[in-house]
Amino acid sequence: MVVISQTIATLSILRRIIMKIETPIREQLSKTIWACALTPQQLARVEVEVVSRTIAAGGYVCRKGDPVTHWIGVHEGLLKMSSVSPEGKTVSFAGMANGGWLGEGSLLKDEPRKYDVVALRDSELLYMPKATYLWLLDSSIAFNRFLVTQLNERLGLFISLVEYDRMLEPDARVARCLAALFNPYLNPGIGRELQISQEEIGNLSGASRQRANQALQVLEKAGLLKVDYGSITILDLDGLRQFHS
DNA sequence: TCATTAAATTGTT
DNA sequence: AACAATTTAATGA
Repeated sequence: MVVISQTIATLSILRRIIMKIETPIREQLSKTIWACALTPQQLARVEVEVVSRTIAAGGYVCRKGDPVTHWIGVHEGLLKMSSVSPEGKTVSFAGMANGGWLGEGSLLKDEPRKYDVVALRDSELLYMPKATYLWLLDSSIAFNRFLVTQLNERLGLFISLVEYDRMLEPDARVARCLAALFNPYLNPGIGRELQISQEEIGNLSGASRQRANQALQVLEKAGLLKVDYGSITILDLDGLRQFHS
């Protein structure tokens, strides 16, 4: 009896492993909002054409000026979108995390990449070919609706950047970066809590680790988030968006 | 399960 | 950038 139940248990584990190997794309896609809105036929084509790829920490996902051939999704990991100003300073706009997709603007306009994307940690990404993307655009209303919302969310992000011109204020800049990172539309897979070191936060928001540490303490005192060892928990997303000193 | 050690992260200057 | 303090993860008894 015992032997039989153990065998069954082993088999079920094996089956789970095999399933995971056979249908990783499907599982990964299930994390995204738009994939759930597609018809089975559409999803089937997407599953076939999307490929996954891992990028090691510190590696470039793409560089400014690269030709745009794919729409890129984050299955697991953390990315930073940044650009280099004419004076040679690196300016980061936003972080991308689980469930987020990037590059839709450049795909639509048929232009080279407008920014660098760097992996802050080992990340598993999904690449959707441009042809698939354009096909979805032509054939799925739901997909278009998702894109409109995503573009609108991003626009709001940039508007607020311009509106308050906070690029110079480290505390507010960290707050803004985190608010963008925890935007549930842009990064649906992210929860209220994220395992991220203060070094990564500094890297993400263009501040030194020391400065990020100070900023986090300020934000915690303001009741906007909670700082723990190796992770942070967002308490007030709106407050973070509107934070200023 | 517990103690020891190494590694990672944080707080401070 | 450097340092000490703290937390976690890994290892082996």
